[in-house]
Amino acid sequence: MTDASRPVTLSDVAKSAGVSLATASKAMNGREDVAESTRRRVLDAADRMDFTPNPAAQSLMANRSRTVGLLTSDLVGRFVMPVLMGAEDAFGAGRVDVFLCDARGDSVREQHHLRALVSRRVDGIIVVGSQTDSRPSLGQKIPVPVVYAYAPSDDPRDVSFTPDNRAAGRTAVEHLLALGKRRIAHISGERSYAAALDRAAGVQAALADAGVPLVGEPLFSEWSEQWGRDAMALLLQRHPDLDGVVAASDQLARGALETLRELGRDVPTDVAVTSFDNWEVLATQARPTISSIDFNLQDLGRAAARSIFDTLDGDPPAPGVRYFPTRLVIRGSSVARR
Amino acid sequence: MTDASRPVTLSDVAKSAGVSLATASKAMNGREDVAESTRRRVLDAADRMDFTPNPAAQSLMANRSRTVGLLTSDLVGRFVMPVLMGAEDAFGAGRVDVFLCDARGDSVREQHHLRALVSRRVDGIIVVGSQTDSRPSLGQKIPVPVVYAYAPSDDPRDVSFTPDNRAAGRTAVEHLLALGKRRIAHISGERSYAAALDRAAGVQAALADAGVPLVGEPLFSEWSEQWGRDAMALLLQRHPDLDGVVAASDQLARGALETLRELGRDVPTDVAVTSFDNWEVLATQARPTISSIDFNLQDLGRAAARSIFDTLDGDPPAPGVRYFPTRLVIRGSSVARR
DNA sequence: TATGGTCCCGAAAGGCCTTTCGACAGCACC
DNA sequence: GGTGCTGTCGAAAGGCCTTTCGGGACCATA
Repeated sequence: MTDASRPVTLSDVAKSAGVSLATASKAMNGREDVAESTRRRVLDAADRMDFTPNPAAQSLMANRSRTVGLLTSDLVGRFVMPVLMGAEDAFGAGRVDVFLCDARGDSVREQHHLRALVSRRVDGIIVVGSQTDSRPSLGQKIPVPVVYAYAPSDDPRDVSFTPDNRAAGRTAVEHLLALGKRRIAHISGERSYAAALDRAAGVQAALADAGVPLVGEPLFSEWSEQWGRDAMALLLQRHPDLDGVVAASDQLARGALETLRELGRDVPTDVAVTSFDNWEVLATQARPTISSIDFNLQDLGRAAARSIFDTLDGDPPAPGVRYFPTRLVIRGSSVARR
Repeated sequence: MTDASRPVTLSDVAKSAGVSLATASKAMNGREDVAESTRRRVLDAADRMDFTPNPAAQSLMANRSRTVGLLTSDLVGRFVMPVLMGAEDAFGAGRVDVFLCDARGDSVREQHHLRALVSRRVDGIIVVGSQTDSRPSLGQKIPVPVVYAYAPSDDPRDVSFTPDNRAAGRTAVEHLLALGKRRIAHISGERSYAAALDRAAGVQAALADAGVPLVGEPLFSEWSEQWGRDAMALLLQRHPDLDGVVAASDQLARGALETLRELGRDVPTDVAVTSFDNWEVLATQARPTISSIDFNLQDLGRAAARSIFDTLDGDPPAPGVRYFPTRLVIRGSSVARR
């Protein structure tokens, strides 16, 4: 780490190694026409002096900033952090750095950040929504590749990565069926959310395939624990014989579990429960712990980042929405604790 | 927004406005010696062509990148997101952008990111820990200002901002006392955490000041809902007459509330509860909702960012740990619901 | 008309790196 | 000893912006 002095420049290194600026550059960048002994001398000098090339100068040359913008409206970081980690992985930490901008759900602020990122000459932009509903496209006139993660763009010309909520719904049901449950109900959140509808569709499709009817109708209302509690109470009253519940979020599941507990139903023996999100602070602290479907957001972030790279390398992915596989994490609510 | 063509350079603008490169630059930057009519012409042209200066070239000149690094180990984003927002506010969104790097609790990765940020020539670095324990300093040899947020540095020569856990503990108790509670107990997490000790110290100090004894000893164990449940059960068994509980985190409070409910104690009438973190997904979904102490992390982030600016402007803050005021958010657990 | 002063403008340098291209040394071969 | 090749190196330009500084136009004054 350099101490507070002037930052070391390549010409300092060259001088110290007794070669010309050009040779030093070639030595540093592994170009061919430099003798091995010379290269060693230069690299040693660079190392000794803690030289790192000034990225501003490099950008100026290469017309690439090795920088990516992450534009989000996810205030709590629930979705954006895993995506960020995936992106870091894809780029190889340190080779590309990520500007994180939080639009706070305000489209004016979003435009503002967008302009700033473009001015910055980022090499690409990943837009991370806070729900899986499709969101307005940023348009086609942005001079760098843009990819949408979690919330897909509403313009089919854009590239989007989003969790496969339908398949996730199937998975949840199939898991319950495999446990021998046949009286399965579905508690969901706001009907206006794509996530709610897609998960419900997956649930119903899987049940239909198995020839097992859904118990009652899917119950939509809001994404809260309170609704989870109330919905569960309602279900038990109408269908005392149910033995499985798919809750559309961990919050709903927590509420449902509370009601089940209060009404004396054992989970998972009497009623098994699965849900979505795998939000650890909720799923692993409940009684029992909650089986939940994880959206592999880190993988999703990695894929999004990679697609930006591919586009830059002239190999753009086909436009459209890519539905990303999910993964069931089994916990106490759907398997007997030992 | 420029379409995919070559990015517009200042000389393009100058040509279009019929002035020299230098004049265009001066017009853009509000320098004095350019006629008002000329300036207007240049600005119009720049606007029309969607010109934004290439930051690489600017950095090269100014030796400032208008870029800050946020180095964190907070995987879930619970703390880093508010700090990021505060920093964006302090810098004025768009004028300075933030590189977010996640070290994932790995000190090797942290060093790696640190080197990358320094190579990037960021103007400053904000280090965000995931707990309020002091953390190893990054050292004094970093060529840009460094400030520690949430987790203070263990080196008193560094500048740190951390929540005032002690004062927060006092606040929690004083609130309960103001409600008329006199039999107050304290449930905490891992004793090895500074947050646990500081909050407990504040709790005890406030009680001592009021001449009210703490009920039992503070109960330390782990930061989980399960411990919250167990600790509450233990307390009620030993001290059936208690009427107030300070839980050291929202997770603990949730557990405590569950036990209280199961044992038929009304909250807040029989027993009032307060806690720390104000993690909305926990605090606002519990039965009843939880009064909790918010750490004003956004303000804290703003202060941290500003201190970097001040340092750059030659006005560095005094080194040491700054304890940041907190704020009680009152909810159902400590006030009768209407 | 010459002189001095004001305004504005533009040529050029500087910041740091990469790349091209030409130069030069050394060697082998005829 | 000349010719041509290979292998190594360095001068210089280019990328984009800002700043310095000198010069030109214009006006007013003597």
